[in-house]
Amino acid sequence: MARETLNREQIVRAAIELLDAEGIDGLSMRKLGQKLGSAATAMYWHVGNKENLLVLAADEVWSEVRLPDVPAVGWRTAARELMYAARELCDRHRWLVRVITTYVGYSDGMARFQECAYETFETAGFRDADLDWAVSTPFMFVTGLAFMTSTEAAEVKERASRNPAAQSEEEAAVVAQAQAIAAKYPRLAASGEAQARRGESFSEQVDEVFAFGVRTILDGLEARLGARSDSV
Amino acid sequence: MARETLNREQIVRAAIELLDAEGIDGLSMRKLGQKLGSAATAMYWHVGNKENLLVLAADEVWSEVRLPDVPAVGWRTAARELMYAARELCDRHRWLVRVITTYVGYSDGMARFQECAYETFETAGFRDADLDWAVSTPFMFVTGLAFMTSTEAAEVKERASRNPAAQSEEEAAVVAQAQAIAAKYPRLAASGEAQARRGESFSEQVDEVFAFGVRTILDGLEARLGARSDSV
DNA sequence: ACCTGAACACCGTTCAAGT
DNA sequence: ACCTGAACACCGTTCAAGT
Repeated sequence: MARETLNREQIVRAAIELLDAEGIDGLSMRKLGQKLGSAATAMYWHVGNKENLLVLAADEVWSEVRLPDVPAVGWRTAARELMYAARELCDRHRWLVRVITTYVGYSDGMARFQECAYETFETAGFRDADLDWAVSTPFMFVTGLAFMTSTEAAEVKERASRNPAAQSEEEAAVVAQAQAIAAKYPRLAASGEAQARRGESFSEQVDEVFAFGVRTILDGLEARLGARSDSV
Repeated sequence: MARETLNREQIVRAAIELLDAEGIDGLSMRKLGQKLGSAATAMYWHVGNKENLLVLAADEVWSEVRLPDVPAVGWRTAARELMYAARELCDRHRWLVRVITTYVGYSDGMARFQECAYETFETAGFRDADLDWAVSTPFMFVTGLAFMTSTEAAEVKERASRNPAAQSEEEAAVVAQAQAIAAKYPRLAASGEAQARRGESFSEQVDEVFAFGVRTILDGLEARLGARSDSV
Protein backbone atom coordinates (compact mmCIF):
# COMPACT_ATOMS: atom_id res chain seq x y z
CA MET A 1 0.00 0.00 0.00
CA ALA A 2 1.91 2.92 -1.31
CA ARG A 3 1.40 6.35 0.19
CA GLU A 4 0.60 8.91 -2.47
CA THR A 5 2.27 11.88 -0.98
CA LEU A 6 3.55 13.24 2.28
CA ASN A 7 1.48 15.75 4.13
CA ARG A 8 1.88 17.97 7.13
CA GLU A 9 -0.33 16.04 9.55
CA GLN A 10 1.43 12.82 8.76
CA ILE A 11 4.82 14.38 9.40
CA VAL A 12 3.67 15.97 12.66
CA ARG A 13 2.23 12.67 13.89
CA ALA A 14 5.44 10.83 13.08
CA ALA A 15 7.44 13.54 14.81
CA ILE A 16 5.33 13.20 17.96
CA GLU A 17 5.87 9.43 17.98
CA LEU A 18 9.59 9.93 17.64
CA LEU A 19 9.64 12.62 20.33
CA ASP A 20 7.61 10.52 22.77
CA ALA A 21 9.77 7.48 22.16
CA GLU A 22 13.21 8.99 22.03
CA GLY A 23 12.97 12.42 23.58
CA ILE A 24 13.70 15.79 22.13
CA ASP A 25 17.22 14.86 21.11
CA GLY A 26 15.87 11.75 19.43
CA LEU A 27 14.16 13.78 16.74
CA SER A 28 16.27 14.55 13.73
CA MET A 29 15.12 15.38 10.26
CA ARG A 30 17.05 12.40 8.94
CA LYS A 31 15.46 9.93 11.36
CA LEU A 32 12.05 11.37 10.61
CA GLY A 33 12.66 10.99 6.90
CA GLN A 34 13.69 7.40 7.40
CA LYS A 35 10.57 6.67 9.45
CA LEU A 36 8.44 8.06 6.65
CA GLY A 37 10.42 6.51 3.82
CA SER A 38 11.45 9.83 2.33
CA ALA A 39 14.51 11.94 2.06
CA ALA A 40 15.07 14.07 5.17
CA THR A 41 14.95 17.14 3.03
CA ALA A 42 11.43 16.37 1.86
CA MET A 43 10.17 17.58 5.23
CA TYR A 44 11.25 21.09 4.51
CA TRP A 45 8.69 21.52 1.81
CA HIS A 46 5.88 20.70 4.25
CA VAL A 47 6.93 22.17 7.56
CA GLY A 48 9.53 24.78 6.73
CA ASN A 49 12.10 23.86 9.33
CA LYS A 50 12.63 21.90 12.50
CA GLU A 51 11.60 24.67 14.87
CA ASN A 52 8.28 25.02 13.13
CA LEU A 53 7.78 21.27 13.22
CA LEU A 54 8.26 21.28 16.99
CA VAL A 55 5.75 24.08 17.38
CA LEU A 56 3.24 22.16 15.29
CA ALA A 57 3.81 19.03 17.39
CA ALA A 58 3.28 21.01 20.60
CA ASP A 59 0.04 22.46 19.31
CA GLU A 60 -1.20 19.02 18.35
CA VAL A 61 -0.76 17.48 21.80
CA TRP A 62 -2.50 20.37 23.57
CA SER A 63 -5.71 19.08 22.07
CA GLU A 64 -5.46 16.05 24.37
CA VAL A 65 -6.31 18.17 27.39
CA ARG A 66 -9.83 18.01 28.78
CA LEU A 67 -10.87 21.38 30.17
CA PRO A 68 -13.02 21.70 33.30
CA ASP A 69 -16.50 23.19 33.26
CA VAL A 70 -15.60 26.23 35.31
CA PRO A 71 -19.06 27.50 36.31
CA ALA A 72 -20.08 23.96 37.31
CA VAL A 73 -17.09 23.03 39.46
CA GLY A 74 -16.06 26.42 40.82
CA TRP A 75 -12.75 28.22 40.46
CA ARG A 76 -10.69 26.31 42.99
CA THR A 77 -11.50 22.91 41.57
CA ALA A 78 -11.12 24.20 38.04
CA ALA A 79 -7.71 25.68 38.85
CA ARG A 80 -6.57 22.44 40.42
CA GLU A 81 -7.78 20.42 37.45
CA LEU A 82 -6.00 22.73 35.00
CA MET A 83 -2.76 22.40 36.92
CA TYR A 84 -3.01 18.62 37.08
CA ALA A 85 -3.98 18.43 33.42
CA ALA A 86 -0.98 20.52 32.38
CA ARG A 87 1.32 18.41 34.49
CA GLU A 88 0.00 15.16 33.07
CA LEU A 89 0.36 16.45 29.55
CA CYS A 90 3.98 17.40 30.21
CA ASP A 91 4.51 13.99 31.73
CA ARG A 92 3.12 12.14 28.74
CA HIS A 93 5.15 14.28 26.35
CA ARG A 94 8.37 15.02 28.13
CA TRP A 95 9.64 17.19 25.29
CA LEU A 96 6.68 19.58 25.53
CA VAL A 97 7.91 22.00 28.20
CA ARG A 98 11.15 22.59 26.37
CA VAL A 99 9.34 23.31 23.14
CA ILE A 100 6.75 25.72 24.52
CA THR A 101 9.33 27.63 26.53
CA THR A 102 11.89 27.76 23.77
CA TYR A 103 9.93 28.90 20.77
CA VAL A 104 7.32 31.59 20.28
CA GLY A 105 4.62 29.18 19.33
CA TYR A 106 1.36 30.56 20.44
CA SER A 107 -0.90 27.96 19.03
CA ASP A 108 -4.62 27.34 19.10
CA GLY A 109 -4.26 24.42 21.46
CA MET A 110 -2.47 26.51 24.05
CA ALA A 111 -4.73 29.51 23.60
CA ARG A 112 -7.79 27.38 24.29
CA PHE A 113 -6.23 26.14 27.51
CA GLN A 114 -5.20 29.62 28.56
CA GLU A 115 -8.63 31.04 27.86
CA CYS A 116 -10.01 28.52 30.31
CA ALA A 117 -7.41 29.55 32.87
CA TYR A 118 -8.51 33.16 32.46
CA GLU A 119 -12.13 32.13 32.90
CA THR A 120 -11.18 30.27 36.06
CA PHE A 121 -9.40 33.11 37.78
CA GLU A 122 -11.92 35.65 36.58
CA THR A 123 -14.55 33.54 38.28
CA ALA A 124 -12.39 33.62 41.40
CA GLY A 125 -12.59 37.41 41.35
CA PHE A 126 -9.31 38.52 39.82
CA ARG A 127 -9.38 41.50 37.46
CA ASP A 128 -7.01 43.38 35.15
CA ALA A 129 -3.29 42.93 35.84
CA ASP A 130 -4.08 40.82 38.90
CA LEU A 131 -5.87 38.41 36.62
CA ASP A 132 -2.83 38.07 34.36
CA TRP A 133 -0.63 37.41 37.35
CA ALA A 134 -3.03 34.97 38.95
CA VAL A 135 -3.10 32.97 35.72
CA SER A 136 0.67 33.00 35.36
CA THR A 137 1.69 32.03 38.88
CA PRO A 138 0.36 28.46 38.92
CA PHE A 139 1.77 27.79 35.47
CA MET A 140 5.23 28.98 36.32
CA PHE A 141 5.13 26.41 39.09
CA VAL A 142 3.88 23.67 36.77
CA THR A 143 6.50 24.58 34.18
CA GLY A 144 9.28 24.46 36.73
CA LEU A 145 8.21 21.13 38.10
CA ALA A 146 7.61 19.67 34.66
CA PHE A 147 11.09 20.72 33.74
CA MET A 148 12.72 19.05 36.68
CA THR A 149 10.98 15.82 35.75
CA SER A 150 11.42 15.95 31.99
CA THR A 151 15.16 15.70 31.79
CA GLU A 152 17.67 12.94 31.79
CA ALA A 153 18.59 13.99 35.32
CA ALA A 154 15.12 12.95 36.47
CA GLU A 155 15.50 9.54 34.89
CA VAL A 156 18.81 9.07 36.64
CA LYS A 157 17.27 10.02 39.98
CA GLU A 158 14.32 7.74 39.37
CA ARG A 159 16.59 4.78 38.68
CA ALA A 160 18.70 5.60 41.72
CA SER A 161 15.63 5.67 43.97
CA ARG A 162 13.83 2.71 42.47
CA ASN A 163 16.33 0.06 41.53
CA PRO A 164 19.94 1.05 41.90
CA ALA A 165 20.89 -2.14 40.08
CA ALA A 166 19.69 -0.63 36.82
CA GLN A 167 22.22 2.17 37.11
CA SER A 168 25.34 2.26 35.08
CA GLU A 169 28.55 2.55 37.07
CA GLU A 170 29.01 6.09 35.85
CA GLU A 171 25.50 7.01 36.94
CA ALA A 172 25.97 5.46 40.36
CA ALA A 173 29.16 7.46 40.78
CA VAL A 174 27.37 10.73 40.02
CA VAL A 175 24.61 9.92 42.48
CA ALA A 176 27.12 8.93 45.15
CA GLN A 177 28.99 12.18 44.64
CA ALA A 178 25.79 14.17 45.06
CA GLN A 179 25.12 12.37 48.32
CA ALA A 180 28.64 13.04 49.51
CA ILE A 181 28.15 16.76 48.96
CA ALA A 182 24.79 16.80 50.73
CA ALA A 183 26.34 14.96 53.65
CA LYS A 184 28.46 18.00 54.44
CA TYR A 185 25.40 20.16 55.14
CA PRO A 186 23.50 19.20 58.28
CA ARG A 187 19.98 19.91 57.10
CA LEU A 188 20.49 18.40 53.66
CA ALA A 189 22.01 15.33 55.28
CA ALA A 190 19.08 14.98 57.67
CA SER A 191 16.57 15.41 54.87
CA GLY A 192 18.37 12.83 52.76
CA GLU A 193 18.32 10.30 55.58
CA ALA A 194 14.66 10.93 56.30
CA GLN A 195 13.86 10.48 52.63
CA ALA A 196 15.77 7.22 52.55
CA ARG A 197 13.79 6.02 55.58
CA ARG A 198 10.51 6.85 53.88
CA GLY A 199 11.68 4.80 50.90
CA GLU A 200 9.77 6.62 48.21
CA SER A 201 10.86 6.71 44.61
CA PHE A 202 11.83 9.99 43.03
CA SER A 203 8.60 10.21 41.07
CA GLU A 204 6.53 9.58 44.20
CA GLN A 205 8.35 12.42 45.92
CA VAL A 206 7.70 14.68 42.95
CA ASP A 207 4.01 13.81 43.04
CA GLU A 208 3.87 14.90 46.66
CA VAL A 209 5.75 18.13 46.00
CA PHE A 210 3.27 18.84 43.25
CA ALA A 211 0.25 18.18 45.45
CA PHE A 212 1.70 20.38 48.18
CA GLY A 213 2.58 23.15 45.73
CA VAL A 214 -0.88 23.18 44.20
CA ARG A 215 -2.52 23.55 47.61
CA THR A 216 -0.02 26.19 48.63
CA ILE A 217 -0.54 28.30 45.54
CA LEU A 218 -4.31 28.03 45.65
CA ASP A 219 -4.24 29.04 49.32
CA GLY A 220 -1.96 31.92 48.42
CA LEU A 221 -4.33 33.07 45.70
CA GLU A 222 -7.23 32.94 48.10
CA ALA A 223 -5.23 35.08 50.49
CA ARG A 224 -4.65 37.64 47.73
CA LEU A 225 -8.35 37.65 47.01
CA GLY A 226 -9.08 38.29 50.67
CA ALA A 227 -6.53 41.11 50.81
CA ARG A 228 -8.18 42.70 47.78
CA SER A 229 -11.70 42.66 49.12
CA ASP A 230 -10.50 43.96 52.48
CA SER A 231 -8.89 46.97 50.88
CA VAL A 232 -11.90 47.78 48.72
CA MET B 1 53.23 36.43 27.62
CA ALA B 2 52.79 32.81 26.96
CA ARG B 3 50.47 30.71 29.08
CA GLU B 4 52.27 27.69 30.44
CA THR B 5 49.47 25.25 30.44
CA LEU B 6 45.70 25.02 30.41
CA ASN B 7 43.91 24.30 33.63
CA ARG B 8 40.41 23.54 34.70
CA GLU B 9 39.55 26.88 36.28
CA GLN B 10 40.72 28.72 33.23
CA ILE B 11 38.58 26.59 30.95
CA VAL B 12 35.53 26.96 33.19
CA ARG B 13 35.93 30.73 33.31
CA ALA B 14 36.23 30.95 29.55
CA ALA B 15 33.19 28.72 29.17
CA ILE B 16 31.15 31.00 31.44
CA GLU B 17 32.17 34.03 29.39
CA LEU B 18 31.14 32.29 26.21
CA LEU B 19 27.86 31.11 27.75
CA ASP B 20 26.98 34.55 29.09
CA ALA B 21 27.83 36.22 25.79
CA GLU B 22 26.37 33.77 23.31
CA GLY B 23 23.97 31.57 25.21
CA ILE B 24 23.97 27.87 25.71
CA ASP B 25 24.06 27.11 22.01
CA GLY B 26 26.99 29.48 21.65
CA LEU B 27 29.28 27.19 23.57
CA SER B 28 31.04 24.60 21.50
CA MET B 29 34.26 22.83 22.30
CA ARG B 30 35.78 24.20 19.11
CA LYS B 31 34.89 27.81 19.91
CA LEU B 32 36.18 27.36 23.41
CA GLY B 33 39.45 25.93 22.12
CA GLN B 34 39.80 28.88 19.79
CA LYS B 35 39.19 31.35 22.61
CA LEU B 36 41.92 29.67 24.63
CA GLY B 37 44.30 29.18 21.75
CA SER B 38 44.25 25.41 21.95
CA ALA B 39 42.85 22.53 20.06
CA ALA B 40 39.24 21.84 20.96
CA THR B 41 40.20 18.37 21.96
CA ALA B 42 42.62 19.65 24.59
CA MET B 43 39.61 20.44 26.80
CA TYR B 44 38.78 16.79 27.17
CA TRP B 45 41.86 16.12 29.17
CA HIS B 46 40.83 18.72 31.77
CA VAL B 47 37.07 18.51 31.98
CA GLY B 48 36.17 15.11 30.61
CA ASN B 49 33.34 16.17 28.37
CA LYS B 50 30.95 18.99 27.61
CA GLU B 51 28.27 17.94 30.07
CA ASN B 52 30.77 17.99 32.89
CA LEU B 53 32.05 21.37 31.80
CA LEU B 54 28.53 22.78 32.00
CA VAL B 55 28.06 21.36 35.48
CA LEU B 56 31.35 22.93 36.58
CA ALA B 57 30.28 26.27 35.13
CA ALA B 58 26.96 26.10 36.95
CA ASP B 59 28.65 25.36 40.23
CA GLU B 60 31.00 28.27 39.76
CA VAL B 61 28.26 30.88 39.30
CA TRP B 62 26.30 29.72 42.35
CA SER B 63 29.07 31.21 44.45
CA GLU B 64 27.91 34.67 43.35
CA VAL B 65 24.79 34.38 45.49
CA ARG B 66 24.70 36.23 48.79
CA LEU B 67 22.69 34.29 51.35
CA PRO B 68 20.46 36.00 53.91
CA ASP B 69 21.12 35.82 57.65
CA VAL B 70 18.03 33.79 58.45
CA PRO B 71 17.82 34.24 62.24
CA ALA B 72 18.36 37.99 61.84
CA VAL B 73 15.81 38.72 59.14
CA GLY B 74 13.18 36.08 59.84
CA TRP B 75 11.89 33.33 57.57
CA ARG B 76 9.60 35.34 55.35
CA THR B 77 12.20 37.92 54.42
CA ALA B 78 14.85 35.23 54.05
CA ALA B 79 12.58 33.21 51.75
CA ARG B 80 11.85 36.25 49.64
CA GLU B 81 15.52 37.12 49.39
CA LEU B 82 16.42 33.58 48.37
CA MET B 83 13.80 33.62 45.63
CA TYR B 84 14.95 36.98 44.31
CA ALA B 85 18.59 35.94 44.50
CA ALA B 86 17.92 32.77 42.52
CA ARG B 87 15.97 34.70 39.93
CA GLU B 88 18.69 37.31 39.53
CA LEU B 89 21.31 34.62 39.16
CA CYS B 90 19.30 32.94 36.43
CA ASP B 91 18.85 36.30 34.79
CA ARG B 92 22.56 37.08 34.75
CA HIS B 93 23.36 33.61 33.46
CA ARG B 94 20.54 32.72 31.17
CA TRP B 95 21.98 29.28 30.46
CA LEU B 96 21.94 28.29 34.14
CA VAL B 97 18.40 26.93 34.48
CA ARG B 98 18.84 24.65 31.53
CA VAL B 99 22.04 23.26 32.92
CA ILE B 100 20.85 22.61 36.47
CA THR B 101 17.61 21.00 35.28
CA THR B 102 19.23 18.91 32.58
CA TYR B 103 22.18 17.32 34.32
CA VAL B 104 22.57 15.66 37.69
CA GLY B 105 25.04 18.17 38.95
CA TYR B 106 24.62 18.50 42.62
CA SER B 107 27.43 20.87 43.32
CA ASP B 108 28.72 22.60 46.41
CA GLY B 109 27.43 25.97 45.28
CA MET B 110 23.89 24.69 44.97
CA ALA B 111 24.05 22.67 48.15
CA ARG B 112 25.06 25.75 50.13
CA PHE B 113 22.09 27.63 48.74
CA GLN B 114 19.72 24.78 49.44
CA GLU B 115 20.97 24.36 52.98
CA CYS B 116 20.03 27.98 53.58
CA ALA B 117 16.58 27.34 52.12
CA TYR B 118 16.16 24.44 54.53
CA GLU B 119 17.22 26.65 57.41
CA THR B 120 14.69 29.25 56.30
CA PHE B 121 11.69 26.98 56.18
CA GLU B 122 12.73 25.12 59.28
CA THR B 123 12.72 28.48 61.04
CA ALA B 124 9.23 29.02 59.65
CA GLY B 125 8.12 25.84 61.37
CA PHE B 126 8.10 23.19 58.67
CA ARG B 127 9.29 19.71 59.60
CA ASP B 128 9.99 16.38 57.89
CA ALA B 129 8.37 15.86 54.49
CA ASP B 130 6.55 19.18 54.83
CA LEU B 131 9.92 20.86 55.04
CA ASP B 132 11.10 19.25 51.81
CA TRP B 133 7.94 20.34 50.05
CA ALA B 134 8.07 23.85 51.44
CA VAL B 135 11.60 24.22 50.14
CA SER B 136 10.74 22.84 46.71
CA THR B 137 7.59 24.81 45.98
CA PRO B 138 9.11 28.30 45.70
CA PHE B 139 11.96 26.98 43.59
CA MET B 140 9.74 25.22 41.13
CA PHE B 141 8.12 28.60 40.61
CA VAL B 142 11.45 30.37 40.21
CA THR B 143 12.65 27.67 37.82
CA GLY B 144 9.55 27.93 35.69
CA LEU B 145 9.72 31.69 35.49
CA ALA B 146 13.45 31.70 34.86
CA PHE B 147 12.84 29.31 32.02
CA MET B 148 10.23 31.42 30.35
CA THR B 149 12.63 34.35 30.41
CA SER B 150 15.82 32.53 29.45
CA THR B 151 14.91 31.46 25.97
CA GLU B 152 15.02 33.00 22.57
CA ALA B 153 11.25 33.29 22.77
CA ALA B 154 11.64 35.75 25.63
CA GLU B 155 14.02 37.88 23.61
CA VAL B 156 11.57 37.96 20.74
CA LYS B 157 8.77 39.03 23.07
CA GLU B 158 10.96 41.66 24.66
CA ARG B 159 11.81 43.17 21.29
CA ALA B 160 8.16 43.06 20.23
CA SER B 161 7.07 44.93 23.37
CA ARG B 162 9.94 47.40 23.50
CA ASN B 163 10.83 48.46 20.01
CA PRO B 164 9.05 46.62 17.26
CA ALA B 165 11.40 48.28 14.77
CA ALA B 166 14.22 46.02 15.93
CA GLN B 167 12.27 42.96 14.89
CA SER B 168 13.09 41.03 11.78
CA GLU B 169 10.21 40.59 9.38
CA GLU B 170 10.03 36.93 10.24
CA GLU B 171 9.86 37.71 13.93
CA ALA B 172 7.14 40.31 13.45
CA ALA B 173 5.14 37.77 11.50
CA VAL B 174 5.33 35.23 14.32
CA VAL B 175 4.25 37.82 16.87
CA ALA B 176 1.39 38.98 14.64
CA GLN B 177 0.23 35.41 14.23
CA ALA B 178 0.22 34.90 17.99
CA GLN B 179 -1.91 38.00 18.38
CA ALA B 180 -4.28 36.80 15.69
CA ILE B 181 -4.84 33.57 17.59
CA ALA B 182 -5.39 35.33 20.90
CA ALA B 183 -7.89 37.63 19.22
CA LYS B 184 -10.23 34.69 18.73
CA TYR B 185 -10.59 34.12 22.46
CA PRO B 186 -12.51 36.86 24.29
CA ARG B 187 -10.57 36.88 27.56
CA LEU B 188 -7.17 36.56 25.91
CA ALA B 189 -8.11 39.37 23.53
CA ALA B 190 -9.22 41.60 26.41
CA SER B 191 -6.07 40.88 28.38
CA GLY B 192 -3.90 41.61 25.36
CA GLU B 193 -5.61 44.95 24.79
CA ALA B 194 -5.30 45.90 28.45
CA GLN B 195 -1.62 45.00 28.38
CA ALA B 196 -1.10 47.14 25.32
CA ARG B 197 -2.81 50.05 27.06
CA ARG B 198 -0.54 49.66 30.08
CA GLY B 199 2.40 49.82 27.69
CA GLU B 200 4.83 47.74 29.71
CA SER B 201 7.67 45.82 28.18
CA PHE B 202 7.75 42.05 28.43
CA SER B 203 10.45 42.10 31.09
CA GLU B 204 8.48 44.59 33.19
CA GLN B 205 5.47 42.30 33.03
CA VAL B 206 7.61 39.36 34.07
CA ASP B 207 8.95 41.31 37.03
CA GLU B 208 5.42 41.93 38.18
CA VAL B 209 4.39 38.32 37.75
CA PHE B 210 7.40 37.35 39.81
CA ALA B 211 6.59 39.79 42.60
CA PHE B 212 2.99 38.58 42.65
CA GLY B 213 4.03 34.94 42.62
CA VAL B 214 6.46 35.38 45.48
CA ARG B 215 3.81 37.00 47.67
CA THR B 216 1.26 34.38 46.70
CA ILE B 217 3.52 31.47 47.53
CA LEU B 218 4.67 32.96 50.82
CA ASP B 219 1.05 33.60 51.78
CA GLY B 220 0.23 30.04 50.78
CA LEU B 221 3.03 28.68 52.92
CA GLU B 222 1.83 30.72 55.86
CA ALA B 223 -1.61 29.26 55.35
CA ARG B 224 -0.13 25.73 55.44
CA LEU B 225 1.66 26.59 58.64
CA GLY B 226 -1.60 27.80 60.17
CA ALA B 227 -3.40 24.63 59.08
CA ARG B 228 -0.69 22.52 60.72
CA SER B 229 -0.75 24.24 64.08
CA ASP B 230 -4.56 24.13 64.12
CA SER B 231 -4.56 20.39 63.67
CA VAL B 232 -1.94 19.80 66.35
C1' DA C 1 51.47 15.10 32.05
C1' DC C 2 49.54 17.57 28.48
C1' DC C 3 48.40 18.65 23.67
C1' DT C 4 47.52 18.03 18.48
C1' DG C 5 45.33 16.44 14.14
C1' DA C 6 42.86 13.41 11.76
C1' DA C 7 38.92 10.94 11.75
C1' DC C 8 34.05 9.28 12.81
C1' DA C 9 29.40 9.71 13.16
C1' DC C 10 26.37 12.73 13.53
C1' DC C 11 23.54 17.40 12.93
C1' DG C 12 20.10 21.36 10.18
C1' DT C 13 19.61 23.47 5.99
C1' DT C 14 20.05 25.05 0.95
C1' DC C 15 19.50 24.36 -3.61
C1' DA C 16 19.80 22.75 -8.24
C1' DA C 17 17.86 19.14 -10.53
C1' DG C 18 14.46 15.99 -11.42
C1' DT C 19 9.32 14.20 -12.11
C1' DA D 1 3.41 20.54 -6.71
C1' DC D 2 6.43 17.56 -4.59
C1' DC D 3 10.75 15.03 -3.90
C1' DT D 4 15.89 13.67 -4.24
C1' DG D 5 20.95 13.92 -3.69
C1' DA D 6 24.80 16.31 -3.13
C1' DA D 7 26.85 19.68 -0.64
C1' DC D 8 27.96 23.07 3.20
C1' DA D 9 28.98 24.33 7.61
C1' DC D 10 28.62 22.85 11.68
C1' DC D 11 28.58 19.55 16.02
C1' DG D 12 30.85 16.14 20.29
C1' DT D 13 34.08 12.74 20.91
C1' DT D 14 37.93 9.16 20.32
C1' DC D 15 42.42 8.02 19.77
C1' DA D 16 46.96 7.39 18.06
C1' DA D 17 50.76 10.14 17.92
C1' DG D 18 53.61 13.54 19.50
C1' DT D 19 56.41 16.44 23.23
